[in-house]
Amino acid sequence: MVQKITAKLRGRPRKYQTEIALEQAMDVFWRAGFVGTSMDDLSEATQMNRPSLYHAFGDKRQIYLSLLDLYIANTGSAIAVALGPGRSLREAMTDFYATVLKVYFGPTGVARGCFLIGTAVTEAGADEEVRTKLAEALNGFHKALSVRLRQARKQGELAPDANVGALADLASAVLHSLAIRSRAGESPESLLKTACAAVDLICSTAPLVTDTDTPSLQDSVRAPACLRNRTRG
Amino acid sequence: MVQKITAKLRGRPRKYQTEIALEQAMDVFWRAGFVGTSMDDLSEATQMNRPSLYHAFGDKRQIYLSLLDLYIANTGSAIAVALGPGRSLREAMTDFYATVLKVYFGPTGVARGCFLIGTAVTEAGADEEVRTKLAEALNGFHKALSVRLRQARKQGELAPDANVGALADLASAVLHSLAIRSRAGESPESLLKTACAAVDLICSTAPLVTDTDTPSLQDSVRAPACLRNRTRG
DNA sequence: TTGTTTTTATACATTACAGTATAAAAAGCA
DNA sequence: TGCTTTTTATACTGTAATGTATAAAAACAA
Repeated sequence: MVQKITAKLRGRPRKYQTEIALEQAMDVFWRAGFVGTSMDDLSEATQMNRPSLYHAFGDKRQIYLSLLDLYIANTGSAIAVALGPGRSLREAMTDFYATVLKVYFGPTGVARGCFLIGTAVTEAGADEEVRTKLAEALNGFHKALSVRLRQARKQGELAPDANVGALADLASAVLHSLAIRSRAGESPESLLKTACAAVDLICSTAPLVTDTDTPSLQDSVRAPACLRNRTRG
Repeated sequence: MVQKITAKLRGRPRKYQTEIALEQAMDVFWRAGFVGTSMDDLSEATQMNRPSLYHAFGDKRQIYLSLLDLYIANTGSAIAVALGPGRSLREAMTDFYATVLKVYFGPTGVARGCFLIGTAVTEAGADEEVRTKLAEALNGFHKALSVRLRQARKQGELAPDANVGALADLASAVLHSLAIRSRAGESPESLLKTACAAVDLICSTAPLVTDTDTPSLQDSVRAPACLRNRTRG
């Protein structure tokens, strides 16, 4: 599929590298959104002139849709790794949120949020294809969480009667919240705190008490400890 | 503050009504976002010509910022009513989510999401004032939830050691999730289901077991019943 | 009636943007 | 050295958008 780098091509050599150019284009869209980005902006960011851009990647909408696909695929892969086998549910979920937070704050630490939620949610109001892509992507992430949670239940990390659907809804909601709040300028520390609390809650749907504490009757049929303050009487 | 309607003003009478025009302008921004809306679009929607628009409300950004304020104020009021006194925490929280869902699907039932999250989240990447407004509004909603939850704890609807901060984070996260998912095209029924599960979870942080069930030891220090399936063994 | 005030309506100038045509450059190939 | 291929670079056209200038209209007041 991928063009062989060593293969000498006929015409004038390209000045740009496809992957780098796409990354630079994504940065622009990420910051300003789809409508807020002009072909001139993309041209400046990629150091490609407009005709080259059109020739290489198509018009603005085509470029944006390609980048959406790319982002969804990359994020999906990263999520799959985080939720992958060989670790406990708690480790997996913690890594899951840490991974997306790393994306939301980028390599330079600038709060930019989620590319999908930060740009496609607005565009979804006017562009049906974007709305469909957005819905499918959100559904995909939700599904990944759902699968992992169901697996955890099957493997005994969650109670046999754990409501995987509700847990996945919750995990997704926290994801969405992190995307929005990071773009609104909140600190990564504050967001990590929310994420950790969510992980605690989800993992508190445990099958059995494993520690030496003998829980009092008062604790029964109550919310998990993570939703309570640490300072006990 | 409000101009007296009966007071006869000097010049040529206006063809538009301020409130209606602003509402029509908001509809356009709501659908297409800030950058995706032109003054001509606003002109067409409000039936005002461009010079009248500039004269009455200022330029596009001023109009948008005014509408953001208006939306935040209106939503804040509606939320305050839902979370107001004279009802249980469960009723309040249920009404809270029902109220925002009513806004997200509008009077016509068209999925449009949250005006703030649907338009300002994207704009926040390029406009610092929008980002600040967004952050303040999100914080305001979070605060309203936080206050209500703290009050519930004080009045014995929640356990004395309930972690109000974590509960409010969770409630906010679900709010954000509803905003995004509704704009992505999900059905109100599906979203209401998520909201109800969240209400169940939050209200499960109850102070004591009140029903006649004697919870088994196995249920202790576990997640609340709402995160479990109804079909028990 | 005549003037004042405020809004509406039309028209204009300027800029920004999209998309493409055309020429030049840089490589391989015969 | 030409010829072909592919990309770069410049220039051009048409459209859309912004913001404002100017004139006309519709009310009240003296």
